[in-house]
Amino acid sequence: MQNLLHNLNPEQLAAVTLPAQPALILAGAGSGKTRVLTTRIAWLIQTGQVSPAGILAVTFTNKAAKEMLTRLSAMLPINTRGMWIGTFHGLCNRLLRAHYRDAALPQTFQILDTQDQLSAIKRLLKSLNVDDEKYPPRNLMYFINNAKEQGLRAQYVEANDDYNRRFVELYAAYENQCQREGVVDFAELLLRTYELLSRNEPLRRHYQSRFRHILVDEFQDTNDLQYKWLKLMAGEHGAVFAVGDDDQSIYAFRGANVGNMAAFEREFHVQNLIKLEQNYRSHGHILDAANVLIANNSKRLGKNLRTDAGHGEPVRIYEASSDIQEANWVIEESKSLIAEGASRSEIAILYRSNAQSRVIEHALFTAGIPYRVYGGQRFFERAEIKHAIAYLQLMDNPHNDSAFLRVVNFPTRGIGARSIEQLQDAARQYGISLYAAVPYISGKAGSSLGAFVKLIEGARFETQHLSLPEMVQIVLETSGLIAHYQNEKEGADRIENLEQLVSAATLFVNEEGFGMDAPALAGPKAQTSAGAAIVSEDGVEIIDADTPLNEVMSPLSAFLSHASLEAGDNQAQAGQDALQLMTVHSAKGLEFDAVFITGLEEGLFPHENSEKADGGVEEERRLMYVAITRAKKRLYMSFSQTRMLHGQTRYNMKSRFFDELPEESLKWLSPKVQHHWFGNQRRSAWDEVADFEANKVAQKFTKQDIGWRIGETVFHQKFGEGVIVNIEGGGTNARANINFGRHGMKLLDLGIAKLEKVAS
DNA sequence: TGCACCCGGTTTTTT
DNA sequence: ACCGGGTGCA
Repeated sequence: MQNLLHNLNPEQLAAVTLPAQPALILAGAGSGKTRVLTTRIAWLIQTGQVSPAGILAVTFTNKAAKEMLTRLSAMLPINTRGMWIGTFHGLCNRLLRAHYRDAALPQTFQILDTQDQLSAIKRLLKSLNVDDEKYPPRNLMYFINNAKEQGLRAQYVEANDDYNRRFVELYAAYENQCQREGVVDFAELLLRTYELLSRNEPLRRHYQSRFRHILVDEFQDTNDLQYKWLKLMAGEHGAVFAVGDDDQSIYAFRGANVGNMAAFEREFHVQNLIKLEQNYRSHGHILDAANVLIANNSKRLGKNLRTDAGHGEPVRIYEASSDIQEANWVIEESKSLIAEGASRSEIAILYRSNAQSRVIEHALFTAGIPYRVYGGQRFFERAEIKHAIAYLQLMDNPHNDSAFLRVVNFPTRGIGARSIEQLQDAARQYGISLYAAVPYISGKAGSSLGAFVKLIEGARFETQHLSLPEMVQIVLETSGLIAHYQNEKEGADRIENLEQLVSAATLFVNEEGFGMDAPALAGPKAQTSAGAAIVSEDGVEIIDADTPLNEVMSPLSAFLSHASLEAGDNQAQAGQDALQLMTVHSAKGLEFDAVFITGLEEGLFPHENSEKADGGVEEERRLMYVAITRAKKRLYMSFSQTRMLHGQTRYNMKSRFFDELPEESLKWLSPKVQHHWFGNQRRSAWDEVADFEANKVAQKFTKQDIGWRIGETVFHQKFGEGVIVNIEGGGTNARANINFGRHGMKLLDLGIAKLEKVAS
């Protein structure tokens, strides 16, 4: 135990060894948050305060859960498999599998990812003849997910007008459809579990008394339902150990409620609030920049990071004339960093929105520098993988109409829209699934549909004794997917991905302890197995928390859950020593020796849409705080005078965040310019754009008339070289904004100033 | 059945 | 500027 606790600083030690009571840990960026969480778990177990089965640890991402497990198994000589460490959704899935009957779900219920949910909604609207212009599927999806995240079923959603009443009706219809098909969406996993535990007292008591210690990571990211879920799980006596950082709350747009931190403190009567403010990541100037910036936010729980690392280098700031030039500068700087011995993977290029990566990628490609872009399509989201998964889903649960429709005619087998319509009519008439409706279809359509059903059933029969990887391999062949992509020009990559699905299945059965030989379709033993079940004092049969996954699910069901809940990596150039490109959001939780934050312009960062949202700019500032605190040793920030966006050139002002940084920690690589100042009046970027638009015609004229154009490099006797940023007026009144670099921005009368052309 | 064209949208993202 | 989805034609 001495080992476990030594090397912790006083605050960390205090947090790790808190008594079994609700606790809130405000963990700043780079303060050893994960270390505290895992050490707390290890300490609780090692001191005999709780058995591994008494621990419930919740994270948001699979990556975080995996990280926790890895660190724990390094600390403790125990098997971590029985521990309940996972994402909200993963844990809910596990609970619902064990208690599917009480939750009123089929044993083989399947999980819809966002894509699946949207297509299920589109299908619903079509079947109800709803105008999808008036009720856009996407909006309905937001509406439904939003309601579920408030814990509301359709009958409890308040609607004050006809339009919203229709949404509520459609929400109810969607629920019916899902129930009929035996599928649940992500929000449903949470809500269904919440309802199960609220309704079923013996079950609730069982888990409440089992999980004496509940630990929550990234608590600031919880939504309202997740918070209620935690409250229910904790009951009266559960010791909830919540770790979070209100300054890093950047997911309000997807329902996260940072107010849950204050609510937790109040409602759980938190006596133990500990701030982790010692930062082990960044040098002083970087940390100062972060602290001073975030102090501009009003609603904070209050926290200031400190470091022993010394000031280090100042934050370098660069003003580019264009997005292209900005990208080239980033690459030049990266090159010299690499030349000085930096590893490419320790350099990150961050941006606010994905669209900004293109210019940077282009420049990197041209320069021949390897790079990796985060956030592309994930493995299980690829179309060919979704197709293969749909076949497997039908073998597991033939009533999943989404899966049916996805592959009934893929690869094509002569089942067109006409046949499908006929089938859908029959299914609606009898209130059954498409699969079950096939026997009611006669004629040519009936026989081709019948052949499809035979294909699925044949595959089931053929693979009933086979392991999961063997089953996947056979399905790839009998479905005709492999043959289909073999005939396709660009099909080689897709076939490779399909082969990888077999590897993924192999990896899965090994990691989840199913055993390589376990038949994929073998029914779970749970709920009949005397060994696994326990009986509570109320006589209710309860599957124990230690019940292994392979006793509550077949390998196939488990694998399908896995495919929905863990979309997999985007494998692009993984493992290579490459520059790291990503949005600021994706950078959360990561750290790099050197970080570039690019595109720091008004309208982009802070994003223009954030102005409209309540507290939007504060969230942007937190986002900037996250970006800054990713850097260990060196931090660059850049902005550009012009940028291509949506096919149009925009002239943005530099970000207001520059005004919120401590000057003494900054080093301006290009001189600070009086950007967009007219006399004493500071004009917004949008005024500039308006002027620009209004003067477009005049500019065209001036271009021919006086021979100057925007973007052109000119030479001036006194100011030296400069770049024309804007031209206004025409003829003899024409004036130009010219950026003379270290002499600043000047507004010159083109008729008076003596400018010379400079070849560029 | 598949390709060509048009239209609309375009901040951030995990499960 | 670019992508994805939907429609219409060969």
